[in-house]
Amino acid sequence: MSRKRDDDSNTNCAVEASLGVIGGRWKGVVLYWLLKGTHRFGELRKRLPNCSQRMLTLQLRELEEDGLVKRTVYAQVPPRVEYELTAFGRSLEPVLVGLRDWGEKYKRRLQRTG
Amino acid sequence: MSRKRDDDSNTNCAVEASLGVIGGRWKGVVLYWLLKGTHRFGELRKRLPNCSQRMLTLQLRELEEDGLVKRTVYAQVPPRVEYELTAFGRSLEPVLVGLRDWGEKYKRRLQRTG
DNA sequence: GCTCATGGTTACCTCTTTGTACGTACTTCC
DNA sequence: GGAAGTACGTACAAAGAGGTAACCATGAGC
Repeated sequence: MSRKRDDDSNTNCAVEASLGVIGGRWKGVVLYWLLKGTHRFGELRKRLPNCSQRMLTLQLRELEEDGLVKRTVYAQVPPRVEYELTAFGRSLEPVLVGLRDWGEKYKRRLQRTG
Repeated sequence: MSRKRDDDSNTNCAVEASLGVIGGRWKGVVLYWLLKGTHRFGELRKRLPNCSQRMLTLQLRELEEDGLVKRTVYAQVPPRVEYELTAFGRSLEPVLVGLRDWGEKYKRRLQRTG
């Protein structure tokens, strides 16, 4: 999605506003895993093998900016950084579940129709 | 969203699969209006003043390919083309409503926090 | 004093997406 | 005969997204 993140036109339509927040290339999956609990950076990397380190960092930063994710840095060496959903982030759960369920339907449909 | 439309990695995660379908720059809004009923091409253009004609065409074509939208051409001059949701497209309604409602929440939050 | 692990950052380059601008077909209206 | 209306298509350029690879800091263990 080439959707400039501070574009006014996003916020005109509430659907677009939501998609602007969760529509990033890897955000859906990240949120999906964070719904299941707190994860360290490295753990998320293992969950998203196709996502480069740079992209994961960027997506997490944006989610943090949007108030969906809380980032906690522990003063240790080697560093330890944990990511978890905020209350606001958890309010996305029904939406994500809806997206997941519909996605399953879509995938089944793809298989039928080739 | 730079999300290649026939990328396998989309279909691994059902959430990503959904976002791959509705995540296009204007698809959310288009679907939102089509939920309210059949629209001609020109009518949709008026609903999406920030979307160029070319983009609207492209987004509608992709939605058609994905089986969400039905395109009907009437053999008239000047041409008349109508777009409406398929049954499968209408099955997205609860998801879109969820996205819209969450989007409203997000927008209110933005106003509060500046 | 060298290496490893963790969670980054940065520069550079490529590919995709989107925008702008213009062309098209056909008919009706003036 | 020239403009307007409708729903496109196409070419070119700009912007944005994403990948790769290299670098950084630091303390523990050898």
